[in-house]
Amino acid sequence: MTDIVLPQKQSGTSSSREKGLFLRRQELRRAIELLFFAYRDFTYEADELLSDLDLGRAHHRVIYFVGRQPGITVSDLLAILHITKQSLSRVLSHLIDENYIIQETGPRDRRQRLLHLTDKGASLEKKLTDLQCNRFARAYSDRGIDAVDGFQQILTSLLDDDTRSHLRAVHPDRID
Amino acid sequence: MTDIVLPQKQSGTSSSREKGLFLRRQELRRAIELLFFAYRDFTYEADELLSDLDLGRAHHRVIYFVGRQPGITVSDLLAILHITKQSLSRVLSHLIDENYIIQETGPRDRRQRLLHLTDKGASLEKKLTDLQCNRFARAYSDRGIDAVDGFQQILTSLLDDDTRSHLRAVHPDRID
DNA sequence: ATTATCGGTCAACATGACTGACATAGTTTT
DNA sequence: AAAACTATGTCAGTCATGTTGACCGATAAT
Repeated sequence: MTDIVLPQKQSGTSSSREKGLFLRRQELRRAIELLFFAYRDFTYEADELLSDLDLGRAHHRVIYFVGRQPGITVSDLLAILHITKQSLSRVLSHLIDENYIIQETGPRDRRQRLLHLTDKGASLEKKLTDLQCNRFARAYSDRGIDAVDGFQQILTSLLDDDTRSHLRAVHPDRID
Repeated sequence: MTDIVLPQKQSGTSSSREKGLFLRRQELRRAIELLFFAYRDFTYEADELLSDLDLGRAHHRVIYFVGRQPGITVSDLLAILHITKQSLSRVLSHLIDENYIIQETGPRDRRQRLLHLTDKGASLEKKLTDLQCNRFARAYSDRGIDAVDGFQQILTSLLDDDTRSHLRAVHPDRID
């Protein structure tokens, strides 16, 4: 599909002509816009479902990551979400009050509160994740595995180093 | 690099074995997380610069799209941002008060207010866009043009149909 | 002349972020 | 055992950014 020579990591080796193929200002602005619109459209369906239940995107994130890693501690959740404990507390307390999440005391360190989804929480998590998985499944199968690979590579390169380390740790089957 | 048969649009034709290669739940959750973290890290640097100037991400969006399309109308901006005119008004008024943006009356339709960046606005827009372009330029040159192509294909497939139409219109050089 | 559109404004409200100070329980260090 | 540190929670106040609903003036379209 594309048969031009690829610039390699040493940017000095690629001619300005090669660079122009995908490093021009216009092409980079296209990337910015694509990411903005894709993120907006991607979250829209889930946001709608959440607002029916008087929940917001912040609740979604908590439910998602607790479902992703049952027994996660509050500290670990804070590190993932990059928000303050006061912000998390409001959302988390509400989810506990409404019986989406339960806490249990850490068996080794009794200060910790290990978080788990209830059946109600797991059911909602599944609905929300299904919506987003379906969108990706459509995109992935429309475009094929080479596109998927490129997509994951570029997004991985956009990450901060510490985020990349975190993701490598929680997706051990993947290289990158 | 990848030599398996790709599942095509008709999902019935791909075996569960093929699907397992990139449509498994775990792989799709990886996509969700990658998008979440990439968006978060991608916006971080610009957010920092903005907060030094007592501006927020909403101001950034307005400045970006006015810089992208000088003379854009308020209506068009509303359609792009998917927010209410009251929300836009607060942000836009502030940007006009602080001399980042000027309005001029539409020459054909005098009801319209055509928006332009001032020198001050253009200077800020350049700084912000440079930050984000640099991040993409690094990712793009690290991973090469095939990855870029895949990245753009998948993001394009994630969009709602009307967003895709809009992007096609404003990036006429691109196929997709 | 009527109606519709573009843009702006006032008021009230919700969400989800922030800072700073402080509290309580439990763990670790000295 | 005492002191220091850590995990978590809470109170109080603030800010940014979104929402709804009502209404207005200027202008354009019918």
